[in-house]
Amino acid sequence: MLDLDSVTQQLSERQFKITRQRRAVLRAIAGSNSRMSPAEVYAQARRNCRDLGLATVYRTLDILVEIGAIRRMHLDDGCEGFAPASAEHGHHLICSECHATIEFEDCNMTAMLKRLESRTGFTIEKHWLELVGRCPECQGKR
Amino acid sequence: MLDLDSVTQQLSERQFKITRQRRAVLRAIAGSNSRMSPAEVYAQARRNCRDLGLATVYRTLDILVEIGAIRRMHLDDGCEGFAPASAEHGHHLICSECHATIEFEDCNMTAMLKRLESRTGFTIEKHWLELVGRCPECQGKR
DNA sequence: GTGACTGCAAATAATTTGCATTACA
DNA sequence: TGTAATGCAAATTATTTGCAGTCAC
Repeated sequence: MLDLDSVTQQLSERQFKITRQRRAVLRAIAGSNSRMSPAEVYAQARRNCRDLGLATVYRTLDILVEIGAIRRMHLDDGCEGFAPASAEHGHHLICSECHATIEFEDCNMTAMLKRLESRTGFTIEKHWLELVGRCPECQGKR
Repeated sequence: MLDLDSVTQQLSERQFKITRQRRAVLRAIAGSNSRMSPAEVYAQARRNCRDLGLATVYRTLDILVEIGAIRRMHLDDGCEGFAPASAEHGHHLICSECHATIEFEDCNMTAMLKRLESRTGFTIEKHWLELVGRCPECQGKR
C-alpha cells in the first residue's frame, strides 16, 4: 500500500511540485493491489485526470522510483512493472494469475550473502528478490 | 560458463538445426564472463559470422532461454540482459562496475519461503534472485 | 529434396525528447 | 511572478514480423 500523504510530503521536501497529474498517478498506484505497467498506470490515472499525457506518467514514475516510493520490478514477459515500496528494504511476492502484489521484508539472507562474499571475493551491495506464486484466491484456478 | 557441446546436443535433440549463425551466438555468450544485452551478443557474434542479422540474434536468444541454456536477467537500467545458466536452479551475482557475472546455486531460501507461504496463504512457485556488488578486480575503482 | 532458418527491410511497440504553454508555490 | 511541469508530436530505440532465398540434415 502507498501512503499518499507521506509520499506527497516527500515530494515537497525534495522540491517537486504537487501537480494534479502527479496526484492522479499516485492515486492510481495507491488504489491498486498489484504491480502495474506504465500503460496501466496511465489508463487508470486518466480516469481522474483526463488531460494526462503518457510522457508525464513516465516522468512521474521515474521520480517515484528516485524517492523510493515505488520499485521497478521484473516481469516474466519483460520488464517495467512498478509496485509500491513502503518498506525500507522490501521485496515483492506476485501472483502469477492476477498479479496481486504483496511486499515483505524478512528475506533473511545475511548468512547466505556472507558465505557468498567470502567464497567469491565479491562485495555484495544489494540484492534483488522477487517471488512468484499463487495468491489464495487464484489457487483453484487453471 | 556455457558448455558448447552440451548446448549443441540439446539443440539437436529438440530438432533445432545447428547453423553457422547459432554457433556464432553460442560462442559469443560462452566467451564472455558477463551478462550481455542482445546488441552486445550481436556485436560479438558478428566477428565470427559477418553476415549475421540482429533478428537472428533475438530468435536465437529466445530458443536458448527456452532450452534453459541462458537466463533472462534484470538490469538496473531496464531489462533484457542474458547470462549462461548451467545450473538447474541458479542465480546470478553481477559486478556493478564491469558486469562480470557469476552463477551460484545455494540460495538457501526454503525456510523463508515456507514461513512466507503460511503467513500470506500464497503458494510460491518460483523465486527470482539477483545479487549486485563489486567483483575483486573492481573493488578499488571509483 | 524440403522444411527450418536466414538476412533484410518494413512494421510495431516502447520510451524519450523538444518546445510552446500552463500552473504550482 | 518565475520556474518547474505539462501535453503533444516528433524522434529515438528496441523488438518483431513477412518474405524470398538458402542451407542443414
